Amino acid sequence: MNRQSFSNRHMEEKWQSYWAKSRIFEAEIDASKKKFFVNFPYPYMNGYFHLGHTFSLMRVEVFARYKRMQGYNVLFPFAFHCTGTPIIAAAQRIAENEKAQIDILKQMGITTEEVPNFSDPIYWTSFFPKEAMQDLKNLGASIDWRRSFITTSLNPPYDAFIKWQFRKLKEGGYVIKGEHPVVWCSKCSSPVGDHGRLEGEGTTPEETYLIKFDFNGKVLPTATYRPETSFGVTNLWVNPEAGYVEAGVDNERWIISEDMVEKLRAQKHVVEIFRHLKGESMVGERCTNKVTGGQAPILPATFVKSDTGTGIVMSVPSHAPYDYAALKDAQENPRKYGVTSTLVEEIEPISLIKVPGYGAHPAIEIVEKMGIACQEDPRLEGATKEIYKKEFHTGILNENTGKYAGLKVFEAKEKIVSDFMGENKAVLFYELSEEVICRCLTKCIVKIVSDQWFLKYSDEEWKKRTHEALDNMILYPDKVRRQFDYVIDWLKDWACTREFGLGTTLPWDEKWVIESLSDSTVYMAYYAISRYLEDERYGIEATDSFFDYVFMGVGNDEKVARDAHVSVELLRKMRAEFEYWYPFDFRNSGKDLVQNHLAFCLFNHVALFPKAYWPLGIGVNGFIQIDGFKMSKSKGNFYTLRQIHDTYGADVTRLTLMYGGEGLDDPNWDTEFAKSIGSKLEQWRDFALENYGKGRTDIKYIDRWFSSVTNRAIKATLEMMDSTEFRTALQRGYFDLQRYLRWYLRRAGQNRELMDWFILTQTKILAPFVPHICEEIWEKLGGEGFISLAGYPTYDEDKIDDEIERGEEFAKGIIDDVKEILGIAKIRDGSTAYIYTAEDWKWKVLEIVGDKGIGDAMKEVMQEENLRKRGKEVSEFVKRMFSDRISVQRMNEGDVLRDAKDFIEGEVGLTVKVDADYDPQNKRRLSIPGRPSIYIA
RNA sequence: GCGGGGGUUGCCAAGUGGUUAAAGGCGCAGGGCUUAGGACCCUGUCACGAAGGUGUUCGCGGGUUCGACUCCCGUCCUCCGCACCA
Repeated sequence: MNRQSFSNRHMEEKWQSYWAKSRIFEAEIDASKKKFFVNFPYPYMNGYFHLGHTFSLMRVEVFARYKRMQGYNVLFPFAFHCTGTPIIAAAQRIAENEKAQIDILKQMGITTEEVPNFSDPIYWTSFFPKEAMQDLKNLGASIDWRRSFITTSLNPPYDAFIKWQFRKLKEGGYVIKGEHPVVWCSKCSSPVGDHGRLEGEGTTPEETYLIKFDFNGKVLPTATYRPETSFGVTNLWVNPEAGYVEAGVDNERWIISEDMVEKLRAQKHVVEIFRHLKGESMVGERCTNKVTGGQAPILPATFVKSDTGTGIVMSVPSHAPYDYAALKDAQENPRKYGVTSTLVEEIEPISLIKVPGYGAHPAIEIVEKMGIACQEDPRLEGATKEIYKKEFHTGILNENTGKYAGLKVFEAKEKIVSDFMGENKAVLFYELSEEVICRCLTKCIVKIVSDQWFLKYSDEEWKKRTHEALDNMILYPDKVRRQFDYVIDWLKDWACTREFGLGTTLPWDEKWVIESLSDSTVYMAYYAISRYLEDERYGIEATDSFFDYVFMGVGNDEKVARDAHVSVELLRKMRAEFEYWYPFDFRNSGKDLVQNHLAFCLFNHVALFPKAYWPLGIGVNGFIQIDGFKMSKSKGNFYTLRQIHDTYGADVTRLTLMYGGEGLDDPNWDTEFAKSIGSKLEQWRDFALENYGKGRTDIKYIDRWFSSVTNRAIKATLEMMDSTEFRTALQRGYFDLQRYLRWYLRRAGQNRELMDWFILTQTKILAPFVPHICEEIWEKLGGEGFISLAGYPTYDEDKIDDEIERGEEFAKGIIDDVKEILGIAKIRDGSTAYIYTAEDWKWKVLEIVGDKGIGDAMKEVMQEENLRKRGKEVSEFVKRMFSDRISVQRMNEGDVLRDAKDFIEGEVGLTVKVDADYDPQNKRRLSIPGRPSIYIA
């Protein structure tokens, strides 16, 4: 039922094909016009274009159409992102016949027969771009499709461009080599981000320390987040059931859990296994705490997990609830835990941190207080967190910590760590605080990726210049500026290469693939020339010197042209195109991209281009909601552009989105609005066609009013369009205008010239939002060419007339008042409304009072001879002025009412008499400026 | 926890010291037009009402002010981000 009618669809397709045929969105250099270059972050091609994309895109689209109508030469290109792992991983899952992945495709409308095609990642990169392009064409987007492309090595010219970009970055010192810890799946041999996880979202590698205990010349390493507590170790824990190994680690001999071997190797340790042993074989032995020199027995504990840390845990019962609970278990029931009672009896908790609100042994206190009975109690987790937090933030180290005594824990930690590491008592080790499971079901570990390449976003000088770029930009809305500034400061080095995935290989180290957020930072420049590079007929060989010439203006054009197999003319033309279009004027995305893509975009422009080519404007918006709820696949309210378009058609989809919201708030797709707005547009079309060229020629009062409010609305609309506040623009330029029109018609206004102007104005204002139906109107009205290229409305300040608008408001208020009186007083048989406007002297008082205080005002008023005569009446009026805060601008109320008399009479169904002498209830007395008194009889 | 947005009358939302019971849209109700209407037009939509009035509202609690949705303090809730990922 809500499905758009066939004729509408037909109409929209008609205009889309006219636009395509006339190539009006294919932007070419035109020196006579100012350019305006808008763009949109290319979407990732693992699915259809969805409604969230569409909202962000529509902001670009509406802005593009608006600027085009204002006479700018607008470039709006579009491309498709294929870099990274999701496509390749999904294709692999299809190849493996994974049901979940097949279902995802089927839900998108892919048929069973087509599914096998998707086992090839390359198929994705041709299928989805094609689909997205069609969807956007169906939406009526004013895109120059000649410039489209896909990313990755599948597209050699783009591949060459990215290689060029990275060589430039390297030359500039922006790419550095280093290492860093990542969450790693050894089966996939790749880092596993949140998207690729079944479990453990948000978990990142955390720094822990392996504290080394001496065990007869061998090392027993224990992992801890709290190296400072090694001063309070009473014993070690091992899991008697677990498997351990004795192994050569770097140049020492360690005993560690079997699981630890792989983890150590992943963190750049050399590990050679000598023998395997059970945990129980160590139980009862003693080792030496290298920090304190004290002895620590090795005790068994079931809470020790062999796949966490080293499988050996140092016990600090005074400050670690787990340790105390386990110690208590062992002491109370030594046989059960396989230890001799003499071994455990002698163990005394050692306090080393003073914490406000606790005694010497916080862990003991909390365990007892919570009534935790044994080491298997799940509440130990919470108790541990609580104690850790308290001790870290408020704890002070005891005298038994030697030179660290008296320091706060958080102050001492760094010192302790560096001292211990320097004295070979501890080693840094990354661990995951929670289990992370890769989508392939493998448990992830931390790997230190070495040989890794980074974009050096930590560079202070680079940050400074990026701030400078930001300072010179227009942000839509400006509110995001703080967030941008924050992000620029916060960004650290970004690992810009991957071992796996689609993309461009790092030119000087081909085993690496450039990571997907790093190959998408300055490609907007590539749009300037993509149509030549992407077209094989030109046969251009995209060398570095070619890009240097086009983007940097360096090199000898004849030599460059020869090397690139291109004519000098075309080469110069490409350079000219870049110089003409760049920098871009507006790029828009969702607010989630501020902290990565958009910030990277700024950084990289700053690194590669002179100031003149730094971005001019960036827009950011919230996330689409569907009838007030977040759009998500799991909620079942996830919509692709295609689904929405099929239901509502292009114009309704566009208008509903743009009326859904603006600024940083989440815009809302209002289904009820979408259902109702189509017929309103058709109504406008019918009205326009029916009324254009009709009407009287004389100018009446109400015509001047109509002209005034319309000009005022145009002015407001222009401001809103300029700041991309499209929702408010529609409010002013469409809904307000329609209200004015209704009132005008009700007031029997129908001046031909004015009405024609209004019809064109309204249609043009709507055109960026609903271009199809506006083209239709434009054509039928005999407009020249396309409305898409027609001039945007302008306003005439001289036509804006405050007084006339106030007068109309005044008259309208009178109608409302009369109606209200009729209703409340239940007057059925009234025939005449007597309206008494305020007498002159009241206006005079108003004038004299101005903005004076009540005392001065009274004094001054009474100095007037005429007023003093009225004494009491005047003083009462003055008092009332203050109590009711009366302030009205002068207006000839009588004239206004007399002019609108017929209308008012029609509206209220009474004869109207203005300022008649007849005043049986002495109502005139009550009139005040702006508020005539009324008597109905 | 840190940084940044928000919390307004059924819903979406405008409003940053007084002309605000608070724009507009949607929804809802009544009336008109009409064979009919989910199309269109008008009216109403916090409560009450005695001639155009009065009362109570803008997450919650305080404060400043003649006066606060609007300024200050506190508090609760919510959205986005906190990375190696699109």
